[in-house]
Amino acid sequence: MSELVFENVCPFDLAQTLDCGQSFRWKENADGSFWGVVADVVATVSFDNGTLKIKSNSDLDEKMWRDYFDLDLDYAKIKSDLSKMHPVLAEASSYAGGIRILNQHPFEALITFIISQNNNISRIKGIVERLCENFGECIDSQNYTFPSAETLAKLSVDDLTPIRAGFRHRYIIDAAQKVHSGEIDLESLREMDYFDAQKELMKITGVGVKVADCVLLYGLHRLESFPLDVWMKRALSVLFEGYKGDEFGVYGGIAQQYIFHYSRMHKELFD
DNA sequence: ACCCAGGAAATTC
DNA sequence: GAATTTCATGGG
Repeated sequence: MSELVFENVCPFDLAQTLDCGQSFRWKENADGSFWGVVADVVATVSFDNGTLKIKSNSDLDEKMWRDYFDLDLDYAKIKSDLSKMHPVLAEASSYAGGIRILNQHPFEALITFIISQNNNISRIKGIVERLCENFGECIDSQNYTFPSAETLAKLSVDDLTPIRAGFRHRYIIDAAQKVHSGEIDLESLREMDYFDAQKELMKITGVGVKVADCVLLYGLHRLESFPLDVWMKRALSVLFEGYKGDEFGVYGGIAQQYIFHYSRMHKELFD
């Protein structure tokens, strides 16, 4: 049993961060803590009064978890700067300001956001769970790793039938093959010119601008990314008239996540 | 039964 | 080239 404790984490909200549509693998316990799998580690995460605790039966890598929850970035400063840009963004930052952009594994972000297209969040979670149960490595009775590119690259489209992702099966296989063969080097996208990185991801069948933007934001920590899904298009047209999404600068991705969560929690704004 | 979902490919105009 | 249709599945 090992435990990590991070103190004075602010601003931060566990539920906002883990259940705002950037990751699909965390589950909430009755006491407000969450459990899930990162890499090959099953962990339980809790947060109370500025203290973030991570517990596991496996060894916990302090740096890796600090990075996963993006604890070294000054979100207070970013919130303050974003709030000056637009009154509705100030409102969204205040409402959803406990969100942090996770550092998820790039391949996991790629596959989960391919699955996300024309889909709803609760069904995405089910498909991702079946993907891990069927093709990930078993850690314990109810936890599996996210399957590797190598594993998925060897499968045929029909092998994915049990995960019930429909027309996306061939996209998943294509993505896994291009990553496993080295045709696409996900790590190289961290430093690449943004539009070149987008173009690189879009070599994969089933990856367009929106999915590429999500992979860059949630998997490669390109915080300038501003994914435009149906929610964000609605939010911009109703709440940010005249904005296209490229107005929020180097931390636009954080602004996007504040607006996305704020909008999903205030559906009545779009009747 | 109906409409929609953190879209993108395929087809048609 | 731009607009429309199709894709597979199931949540609400």
